[in-house]
Amino acid sequence: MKSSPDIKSRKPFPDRPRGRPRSVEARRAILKAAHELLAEGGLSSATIEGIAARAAVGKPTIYRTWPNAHAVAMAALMESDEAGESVAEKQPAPKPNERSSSALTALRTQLHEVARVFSAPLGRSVTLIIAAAEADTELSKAFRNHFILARRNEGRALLAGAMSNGEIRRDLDIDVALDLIYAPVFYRLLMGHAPLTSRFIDDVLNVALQGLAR
Amino acid sequence: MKSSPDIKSRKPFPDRPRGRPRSVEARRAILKAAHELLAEGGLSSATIEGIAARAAVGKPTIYRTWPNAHAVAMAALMESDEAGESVAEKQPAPKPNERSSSALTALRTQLHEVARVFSAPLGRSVTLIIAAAEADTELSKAFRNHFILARRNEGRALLAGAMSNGEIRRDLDIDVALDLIYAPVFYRLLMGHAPLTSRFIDDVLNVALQGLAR
Amino acid sequence: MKSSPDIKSRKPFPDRPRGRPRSVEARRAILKAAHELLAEGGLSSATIEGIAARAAVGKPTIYRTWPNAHAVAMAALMESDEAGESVAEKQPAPKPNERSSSALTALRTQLHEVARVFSAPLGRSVTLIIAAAEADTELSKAFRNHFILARRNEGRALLAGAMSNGEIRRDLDIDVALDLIYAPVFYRLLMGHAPLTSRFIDDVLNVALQGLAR
Amino acid sequence: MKSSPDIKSRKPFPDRPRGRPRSVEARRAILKAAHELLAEGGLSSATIEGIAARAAVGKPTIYRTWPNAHAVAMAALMESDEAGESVAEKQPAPKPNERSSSALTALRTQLHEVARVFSAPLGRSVTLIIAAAEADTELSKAFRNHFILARRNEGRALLAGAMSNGEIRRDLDIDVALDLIYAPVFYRLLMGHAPLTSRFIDDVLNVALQGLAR
DNA sequence: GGATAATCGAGACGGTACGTCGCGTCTTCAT
DNA sequence: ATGAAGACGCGACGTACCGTCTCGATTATCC
Repeated sequence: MKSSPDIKSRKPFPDRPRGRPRSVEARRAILKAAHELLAEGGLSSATIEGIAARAAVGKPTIYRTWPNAHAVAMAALMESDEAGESVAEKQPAPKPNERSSSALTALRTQLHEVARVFSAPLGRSVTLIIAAAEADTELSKAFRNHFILARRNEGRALLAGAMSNGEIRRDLDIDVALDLIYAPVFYRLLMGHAPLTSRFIDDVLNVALQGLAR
Repeated sequence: MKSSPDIKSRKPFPDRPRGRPRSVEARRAILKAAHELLAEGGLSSATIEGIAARAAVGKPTIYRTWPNAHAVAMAALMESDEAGESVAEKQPAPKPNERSSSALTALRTQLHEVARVFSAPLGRSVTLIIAAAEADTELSKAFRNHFILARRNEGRALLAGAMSNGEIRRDLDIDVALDLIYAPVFYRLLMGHAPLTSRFIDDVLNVALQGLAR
Repeated sequence: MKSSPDIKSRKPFPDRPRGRPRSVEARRAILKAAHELLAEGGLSSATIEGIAARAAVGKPTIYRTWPNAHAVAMAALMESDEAGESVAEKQPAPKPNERSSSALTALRTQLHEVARVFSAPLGRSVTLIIAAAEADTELSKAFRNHFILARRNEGRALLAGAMSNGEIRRDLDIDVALDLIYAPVFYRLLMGHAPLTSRFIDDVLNVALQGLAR
Repeated sequence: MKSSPDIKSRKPFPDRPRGRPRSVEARRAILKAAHELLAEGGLSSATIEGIAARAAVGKPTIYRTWPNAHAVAMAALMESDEAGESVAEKQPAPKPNERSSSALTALRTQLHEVARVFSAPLGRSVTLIIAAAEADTELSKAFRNHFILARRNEGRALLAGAMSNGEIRRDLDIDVALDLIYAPVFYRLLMGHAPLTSRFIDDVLNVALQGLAR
């Protein structure tokens, strides 16, 4: 009921903003447009002007929420990822604790999956955005967390499982181990000095597991 | 026939370019200006307009040689690297075959050096350019060769030395091993999910040598 | 001296392209190219660059003879006019002294002819060049003489004839009379406020004559 | 009330342009700058780049309103003419119907004025622009109307007055008569074959009148 | 219910940089 | 020593986006 203003005005946090609320439709249209442009023409096609035009939205509506086109692209990629039609959709569940040696198998599967996803056009955009993002913005960190750390954490769990069932050494620094495993994929992706084949991924894992020394 | 064509056809440079040759001074000024701008403001400061202004050169003179600002930046970085005031200057010679265990030591030294160089502002520009370079242009390949493969080849020699003196296994695929070692450096540099410390580099090498498994 | 110029200069026909008498050919090619470009795209298409390309001639070769594209255009129009395929080709001879009243008839005929010629694309270029020519260059004057004064002189002769046979007043200032007659044609051509019809020319002459006649 | 759409649909300007209206200040600054440049260096000095710089305005702001520098020059000359500091400022009112013979006197005065105005630098720019204007653009026509037809219409009124008070013949085609009178001024201005003196104008009128008068 | 306020779309604003064209001058090679 | 070829510094062109700023209109909450 409207007639009890004292209660409403005294409410501690909800603090509804005055004025007209931002349009969810507009937001959705913007992110959809950005996602499409990223998919069609890559990072450089996702301009504010182009997004606004395709979303039938004013430019200030975009700037009200995001500081620049980069940020919109990040938001679009993260949102679409959550929505399911994904850059890096969840694989059918790793199940690390099935039986002996299954942790490493799962890790191998996940690594192939990561390579597949980030080789795709949208995946390339993701890595480029992360690489080019200079400042340690909140959004930058969130974006990195979403696409890089999330997979690292899956890997971390798998490695922990592999530790506990004796598949790998117990004295490992897991962060170092994770970088050792994931880095070659992105290295080849970004530097492009050699193709990122399925065979290469297997080889990397094998060599990493056995070690170079003898 | 106006003259004896056999003589003409025997000239050593059959299609020497006609007309006024391109000015070496202009080229030098352009690359110098580009290099300075890269060092001062990073990749985004190296615009054609800015380079032309600083080099006291017309824009068409730049476009006559390079197709875009990216290419000029590549040329500038490569040229300056050769000139000595380098993004990645040669270390005082590795000498891999001195004595036992020295190959791996040299590799470790080189890896630290690579990390140092590519952490610097100009080094970051180099990796960003490589990552963002879309097509497999000739210039792109040359640039990658210059900055990535050159160091890989040094590493390749060191690894071969380590193989021959028994420091590492002889059944290794050296390309895989090289990626395993160099990738984590660039991975941290480009993804920025964790700092690229000296300690980390040592750890990576150690773990890689020993292997994850036990 | 490498050769005996007296021999070369004494040869009757300049046929052989042995030495270097290319200059005449080049000149012809330049003027031809300029004329074609003028005819195809008007004054603004006749650029030095375009002329040089079409004539397969170096730009300095053009600048050696003419100071700018305007001058080349003038030369091309004058030359072609002399050559016969003319902007303002000679009509089959006026013959002002045939019989009584024929002087004015001839004047009328010539005026129609002038209007026809200067209405054509190349004629428009001629008037535009004259109008836009700022300085009183020698070439400018020559050009004006060729295209404007030549016709004025024809008209002057006709008017003098008309004077002597009593068709017009004897106390006229012929220069004023000539301007009175020719001006309306160019006025309509250049200002374009009304069409330049055959009827209009007759009307102008009639009205003008009402005062000139006696 | 805002919510009654019938009232809204009855609004007098149904398709008022949306978005931010164009800045009148910017427009004024642009036209002022163009006018100054025209006065200082003639037609060729009025470049888009120069105008934008002097007006402290972005180039796209100019292109949003005018298609090229020519059009800006036209607008500037017309606007300034209306503003008073004029290329062809209004003389103190002709008053054609005062007394006998005054219509022709007024015409003579106006013709001198026209010659004076179009001999001045800005006046030359005006005629050059009209002569060079290729297409029958709306702006071209408006420009011609403003500078040529306006004066013709003054002259038309004067001639009509001269007709009605018997100074000139009543069976004249006024348009032909007007061209006969104004054309010599512009003819000499544009062709430059002879100087445009005050004496010449009087002579032209006298000779022309010998026929017009009755 | 009326005022207030933040939103919406649209699009113009001052700018920066783009990549191109033509200018008039120069430099080099082959005749 | 001339001629073609073409690079040079320069200046202007017209376009694409940037991020900001009005506009009128819309949609909420608050008084």
